[in-house]
Amino acid sequence: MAGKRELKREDLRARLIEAARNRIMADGLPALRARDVTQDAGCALGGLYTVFADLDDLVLHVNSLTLQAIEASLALSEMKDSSPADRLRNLARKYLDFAVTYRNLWKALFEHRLPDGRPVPEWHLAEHLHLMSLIAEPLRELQPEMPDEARAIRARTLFGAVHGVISISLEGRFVGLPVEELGREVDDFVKTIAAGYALSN
Amino acid sequence: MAGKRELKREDLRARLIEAARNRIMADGLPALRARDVTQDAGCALGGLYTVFADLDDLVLHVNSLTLQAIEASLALSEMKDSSPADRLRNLARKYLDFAVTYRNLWKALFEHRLPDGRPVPEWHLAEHLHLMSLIAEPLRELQPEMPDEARAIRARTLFGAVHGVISISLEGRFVGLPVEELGREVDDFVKTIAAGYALSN
DNA sequence: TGTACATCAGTGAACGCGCGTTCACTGATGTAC
DNA sequence: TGTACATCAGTGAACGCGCGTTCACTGATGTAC
Repeated sequence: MAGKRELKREDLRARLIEAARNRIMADGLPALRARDVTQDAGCALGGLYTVFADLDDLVLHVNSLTLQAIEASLALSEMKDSSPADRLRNLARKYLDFAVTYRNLWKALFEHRLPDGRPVPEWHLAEHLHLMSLIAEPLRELQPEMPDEARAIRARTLFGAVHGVISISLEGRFVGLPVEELGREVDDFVKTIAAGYALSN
Repeated sequence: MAGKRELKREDLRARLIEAARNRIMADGLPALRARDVTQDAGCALGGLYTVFADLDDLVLHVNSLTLQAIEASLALSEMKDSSPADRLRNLARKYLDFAVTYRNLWKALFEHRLPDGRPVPEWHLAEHLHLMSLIAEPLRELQPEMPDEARAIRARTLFGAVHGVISISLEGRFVGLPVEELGREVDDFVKTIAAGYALSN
């Protein structure tokens, strides 16, 4: 009773997502193969297509988990009692920690491209936006006058900047910094920005 | 006399680079095909492999041209007489303009990955570093006390930040800003940072 | 509870194709005299 | 300047293979009585 079929289906989905996640973690998104994933998940190659539209769909679900994990990391560090500038620094630091620790999952978030005409599904865009809202919150205290829309833009700018600083170091295209130093650099950077924002209002 | 062979060879190289550049400009790096490029360049498929090691090698040379074009853009806008903060803002603005105008060439710079064990060649890394040095220069005036090495890191941080702000908007993964607004956002951003840097010394 | 039939999740061999790279060939350039 | 031979840039058909996706099949789950 109670849909044994549905339970198995759920289970298969979960196993596939988990397997894909592990593969991406270990070898990076570009090395992800349907055959490897299904083998790891203990199902046949075709099984993947009974629970996901295609491989991209599966990747989307891994990325969704990754976003949730990042949000969980950032939310944990909320520190309600600190100053907004400190909280922003903390968010950046946690984001850096996540990127360093789960580098391939983090990279997959930005490497993944859907084939040409296919837009990123609404539900996944919403997850990105939610991440932004975590940043907007300390900004509100820093610049209470600012209209919500402008703050949303500013949050995205700040996220883009911190993300850019981190990824240019972790990419390896440029000479990499030791994580320690990178941490200090990001910290200084956010401190400077936050101070500037606080002044400008 | 004077190496007709060598001249033809040079010509073929140039035609291939130009053809690849145009293809990338039109359709983006991921859509680049050896067949298309050689056809556009007016040579046989195998011809590519007589002047380049492989397709990646060709892409590297297109990217090299792109870096040079960016540097030319930035150098043009030098405005020796302005304040360092204004010059930094100007560099960022010019970088944004380039990214918007030659979006696919600009994206190719960061999308291109060499196969696993293959490092980016020295000469190409040097071009990246040179770009950084253009940013380091106004920073020197802003923080004359800072040791060169720290300034190099700071230049990279600043570049990463500006690049990140721009690419998060142009990526389309997040809701895009109109260029006008993005310009203002970048401008504010660099202004804030520059002011902060100037204070902190 | 048990039996007979229907459904459909899951299988995995086969398909298909895109596409980078190779290689035996040939015709243009270079060299020797 | 001209002829004979050597070289090698350039040709393009063929190779090879990686890999996502399909589909005819089968065995487990669900339904009816």
